[in-house]
Amino acid sequence: MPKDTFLTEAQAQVLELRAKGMTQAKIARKLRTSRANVCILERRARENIARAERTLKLAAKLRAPVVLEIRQGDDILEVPKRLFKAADAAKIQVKLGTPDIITKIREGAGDKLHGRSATQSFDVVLTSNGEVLIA
Amino acid sequence: MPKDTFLTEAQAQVLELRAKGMTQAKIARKLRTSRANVCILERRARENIARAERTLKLAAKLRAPVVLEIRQGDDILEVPKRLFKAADAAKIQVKLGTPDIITKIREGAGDKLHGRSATQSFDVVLTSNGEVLIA
DNA sequence: AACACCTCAAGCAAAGTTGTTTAATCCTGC
DNA sequence: GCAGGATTAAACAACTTTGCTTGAGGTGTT
Repeated sequence: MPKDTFLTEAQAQVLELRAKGMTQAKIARKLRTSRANVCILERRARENIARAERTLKLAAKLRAPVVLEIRQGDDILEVPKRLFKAADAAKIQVKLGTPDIITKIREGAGDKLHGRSATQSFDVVLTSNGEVLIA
Repeated sequence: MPKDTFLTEAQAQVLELRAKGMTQAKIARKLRTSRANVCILERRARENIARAERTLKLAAKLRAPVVLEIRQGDDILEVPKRLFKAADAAKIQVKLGTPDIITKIREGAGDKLHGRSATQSFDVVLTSNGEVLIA
């Protein structure tokens, strides 16, 4: 029987108690285990959540009819134009306007930008319902 | 080295080719494996995506300051009132109005409702930024 | 009936993940 | 400078997941 999430009981418990402000040492006593173990349980829980997020992004990208590859050196102010053109060809209405697209890129790939140009390549994904994701 | 998503290379490839309308048999030839195997790769890929979705919902719930338990027999039209009250006590502004909350419940737990009453219990989650999730 | 497409179940070796330990190391605030 | 909290790295047995096979069981379309 496969479990239904990627968090184990122990991992979920640690996260929950942590969210309530409890210290790792206190949780360790409550769950009758060591501080170090609680620390690792928490870390693995957060890793699994991050991984789940990346999984859903990847899934959206794989399903997506339009994936724009932004390469190192590209000017992100040019991206909306490219996106609208590609969306048009695929007959999809983009749900965002030019400024919102730029904002979304800054939020999702800020670490891969230097001013208006890309320092590492990344993808701009258009889903079939017109949403824009950065992956 | 842990992988960065819950989809393996093979699973992602199958999903991608599938999204392009390719048949399982064709993919099998392309990846030099059997039709049945492609079928299983696809199924496991979709299972992992569903599981990732459930994982993020659980994570949101664990972090959430307010979790309302809706029990079998409860009237969903009463939920918004309860939610606003609990949100108030936790000093959180709910981002949705009464009708949108009802809609959200219908979308997320339609299978657990019969008319306006719950046939199975489920949770209404309020995140710290005022968003409402059904889990 | 034949065909194309997909699904299922059981099984298996290889690879990956889990909870746990021990002992050392890092911050941060006082 | 020390106490409290959190992190780290290496190791390990137990468990889960992976890709793959074989063979049988479904639809639906011609």
